[in-house]
Amino acid sequence: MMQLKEKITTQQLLKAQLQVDKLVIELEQSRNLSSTIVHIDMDAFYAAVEMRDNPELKEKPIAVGSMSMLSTSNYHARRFGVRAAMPGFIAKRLCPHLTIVPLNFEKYGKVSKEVREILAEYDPNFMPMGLDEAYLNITEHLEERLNWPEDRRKFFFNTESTTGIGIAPNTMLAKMCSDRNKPNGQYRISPERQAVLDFLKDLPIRKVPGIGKVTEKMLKALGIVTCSELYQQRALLSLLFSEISWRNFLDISLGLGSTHLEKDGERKSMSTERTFSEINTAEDQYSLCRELCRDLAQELQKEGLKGKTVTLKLKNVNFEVKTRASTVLSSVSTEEEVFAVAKDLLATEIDSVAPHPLRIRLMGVRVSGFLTEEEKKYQQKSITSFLKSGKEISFLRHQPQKSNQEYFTKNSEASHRQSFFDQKRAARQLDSENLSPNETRGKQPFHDRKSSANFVEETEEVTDLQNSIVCKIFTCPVCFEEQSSNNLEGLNRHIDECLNGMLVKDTVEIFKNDSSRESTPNFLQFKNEYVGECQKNKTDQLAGLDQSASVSDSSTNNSTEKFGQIMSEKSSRERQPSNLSDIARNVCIEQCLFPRRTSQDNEDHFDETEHTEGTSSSCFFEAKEDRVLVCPVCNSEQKTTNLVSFNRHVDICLNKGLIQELTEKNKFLTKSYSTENSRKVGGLSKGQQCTNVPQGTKRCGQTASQSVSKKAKSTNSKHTIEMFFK
DNA sequence: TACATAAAC
DNA sequence: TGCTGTTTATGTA
Repeated sequence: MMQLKEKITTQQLLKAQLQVDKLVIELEQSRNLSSTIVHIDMDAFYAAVEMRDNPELKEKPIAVGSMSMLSTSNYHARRFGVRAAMPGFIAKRLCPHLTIVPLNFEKYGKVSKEVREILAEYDPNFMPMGLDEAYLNITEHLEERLNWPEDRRKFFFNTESTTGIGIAPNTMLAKMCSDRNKPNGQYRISPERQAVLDFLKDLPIRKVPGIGKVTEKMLKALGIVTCSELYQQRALLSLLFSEISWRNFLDISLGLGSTHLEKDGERKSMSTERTFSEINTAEDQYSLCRELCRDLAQELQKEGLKGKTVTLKLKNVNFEVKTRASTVLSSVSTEEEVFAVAKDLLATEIDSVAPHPLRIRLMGVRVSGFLTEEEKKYQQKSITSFLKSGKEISFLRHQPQKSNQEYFTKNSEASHRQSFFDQKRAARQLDSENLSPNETRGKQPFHDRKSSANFVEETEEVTDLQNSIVCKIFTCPVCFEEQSSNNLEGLNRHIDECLNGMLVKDTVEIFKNDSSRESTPNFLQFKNEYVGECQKNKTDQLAGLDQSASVSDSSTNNSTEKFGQIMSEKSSRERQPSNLSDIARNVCIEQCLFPRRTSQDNEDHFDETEHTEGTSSSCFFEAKEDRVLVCPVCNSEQKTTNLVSFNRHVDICLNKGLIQELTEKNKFLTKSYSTENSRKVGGLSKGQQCTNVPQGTKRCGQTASQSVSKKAKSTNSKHTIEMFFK
């Protein structure tokens, strides 16, 4: 970052200054001082509760936690330097008389609840932040209170209480206020611009929520320690940091923050992790992994959640943290399902250090990518009505003869390292060959089946660590053969293959000159993508076009309506889907009709730098011969050597039609970046230190500067900004 | 654009 | 030198 800073010219800086200052005018105009936000922070909460219950501790230095980690300490202990997030054994060295009280979350929860009941009287929609903090919006309460009789309005508070109360026009300021007169005090910033700026003037940036030690250090290197310095360096920051980061810095230095309390959204992930003394045998690691999966599965099921991504977290004995994630097609929630994914990730990690042991001190499992309500419905429907579930059989798994490591290593090579395509090819090859004796033996616990090759992968699952597993028999909705499988993943794979087979028959008709069903790589690729798209889009479609909804602008409803309109017009104008490939083609068309980002969007954002071609990077397959494909949109014949160019043609065709329709109804697909979330942002990753404004940021930057300039044109842009922090 | 990973908070 | 959860940046396909 320092190197980058050296290269910045005076001219660049001046230009940045102008742009940022235009934005400052806008931000000033939208400053909202009409809300009264309170932040309540209970001082040394756990320690306070422990002292309440055991008054003997009141005069002693105490901390709550364990020898390995302290959660908090009382003010006596703090004089010795004993702090939260400090290992207990170090605290003991600092303060040998320290009393360490073990954590009792149940108790703190109860006390917290008592407090929350009181807070709710002032703001029923208050936002608790953990057990010991809360934000309240008391704007309405204050209005009502004006009508209360004198005796009710007066309140005498107990000076013994230890609570920091911050009162300010927004959440960021309120939080910083509650820190001001700690312990046991309150501080208020009156709702005037000058009061806000006075408060910030000499405030160290480290006091700002979201600015931690890393950001503090980075800014210090630029000579920025206080909020006024943060403001002074705004132009430089806009050149060195990402859009989100510098916008956040600007909000901070102007004292802008959220003026309403947002409700917590849907949960996005759930995880569990454990720290222990070194574990270095694969066997212990796998059983630990299973244990974590069991705990997590229990919690997932409590909340009725199923997720598609499983993440394994490992911390080695050198405290280096690694995460490894895998996303599966069917969502997981049970111990078996989560473990099936997690164990593969673990196997890969054990492999990667072999022949040395993997030496870890922490392991964690996380599930994310939860299904939306719509997806849940669809899933449920497809399972109950689509698949005819047969009898359930339970059987004992045989114990692996070899070490777990060897087994899982083998397993990982078989299924994890191969791409989806490779796995399919391998399965096909196996189909035409005889099974090796080894594999046949592995299949013993299953039924004797004719089409046994489909179960190679499931067979490997059988040699699992634990003993029993439930195996279900399903009837495949495509080939109507009974399929036994211990997880839906395996069954889905079978259905995929079956569908592919069907689709080949169907799709062949698209290829006029293609009479054979040869498995050239590009043909198979096309096939796989086709089916993948088909399945993916089916879900999207049923989810009420959730993805376009996530664009979150007011036109979303329009676009859904429009979608229905276009589709009904299309289907009546063209033809009813009559077979699998028709359905697949239609959903592909739907996808093309609603691209995540249209070329129009790009044009909306002016940019001084050159636009690169919007097409994705090329990935050509070697074609054996030219093919003539019929475009499903314009019906013209397209001569092509590869499917990429054909797809491009279809894309262009579809976009043409779409854009025509869109321009009439006007820009309902135009997406504008919301900057609302940027206020919450604090984290800056390592890569940012030497970034010259990354691509992702550029797009935001364009939008932001554009909106500034548009507005600035209509307002008085000659207005100078020399009004802050003099 | 989606995903995986790492890092910050 | 803990645990849980969210967000951002970035590289890659």
